[in-house]
Amino acid sequence: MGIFSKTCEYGIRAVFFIAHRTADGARVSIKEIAANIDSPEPFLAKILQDLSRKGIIGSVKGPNGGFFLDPRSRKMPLARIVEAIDGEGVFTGCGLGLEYCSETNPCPLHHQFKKVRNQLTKMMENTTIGQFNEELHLGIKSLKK
Amino acid sequence: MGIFSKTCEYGIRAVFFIAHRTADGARVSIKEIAANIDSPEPFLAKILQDLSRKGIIGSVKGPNGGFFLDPRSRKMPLARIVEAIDGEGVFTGCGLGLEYCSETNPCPLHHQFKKVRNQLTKMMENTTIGQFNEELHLGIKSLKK
DNA sequence: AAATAAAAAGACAAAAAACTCTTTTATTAT
DNA sequence: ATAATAAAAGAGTTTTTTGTCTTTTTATTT
Repeated sequence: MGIFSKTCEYGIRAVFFIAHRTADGARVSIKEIAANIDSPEPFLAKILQDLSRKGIIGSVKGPNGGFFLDPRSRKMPLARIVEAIDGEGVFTGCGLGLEYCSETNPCPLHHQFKKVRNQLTKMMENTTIGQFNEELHLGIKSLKK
Repeated sequence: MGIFSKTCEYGIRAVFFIAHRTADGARVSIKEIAANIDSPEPFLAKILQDLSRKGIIGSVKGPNGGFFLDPRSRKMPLARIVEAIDGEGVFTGCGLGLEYCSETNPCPLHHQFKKVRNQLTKMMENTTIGQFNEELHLGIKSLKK
């Protein structure tokens, strides 16, 4: 497994795809999202339900319904998705899984690990959800396996 | 969950403790290791068996037996433990879990993510197993929760 | 050689993550 | 109003991770 959970990987890819696909104000169905990011459809549905409940993505039921992103969400950093799905542990937790570990009471690896963690945080805070629309639109990058 | 699996966290903590505790050539039993790193003893046994099979730590059965680290292993980078337990995916895998993603065919997040991954790799390659002996010996740092 | 101490191995058990299926609810178009 | 469409919700199942227990093997000490 990578740094993020599988659920989170699907979530990020889905949100990237929704951002790309609904830039013109359209909505996109789970079916289409799932097909375009290579994810199991019913499982993805759960993830998107959750992100919708948490206000990160929008959803409308019925014909012509589907998922979408409002302009505010497009400017949202990637970190918000990760926090919503995996929790903030990736950005704050100890590398050795120690509860006591903190700046004032660090574990042996704390200072080394902190640097990496902080860089990850900075990267995820500075990358926005809508940032890759053009590359995706031009077909340069893909979200499929 | 953090960047590494629980298994891996236990593994790193255990190896740090073995390094610290057997610096004088002694051996240390699972019981003692488990007590000092707050880990379930039988589960830790499995992890150490694996690390022993892979030649990262040494083990001797019978009275006065136990686990130990030879001088070569003390100079080994932390990355070897992580690779042995979690695989090298943490150091090489795509942030979005995409198989195709590589330097020549990057995913949208590839270049941003690569920097973080490379810093993690560098950190884990430059940190050695035996590096924290003194701090641990002085009781400044702990491996318990 | 016998007793003992400690790891190795194997077979289980529980919990969490990943994934599926079915039913319900809301919206829109006709 | 009704039919069609698409998400929401709920109730599973499977797989992986995490953790336990028992027996076997090996080395050491006496």
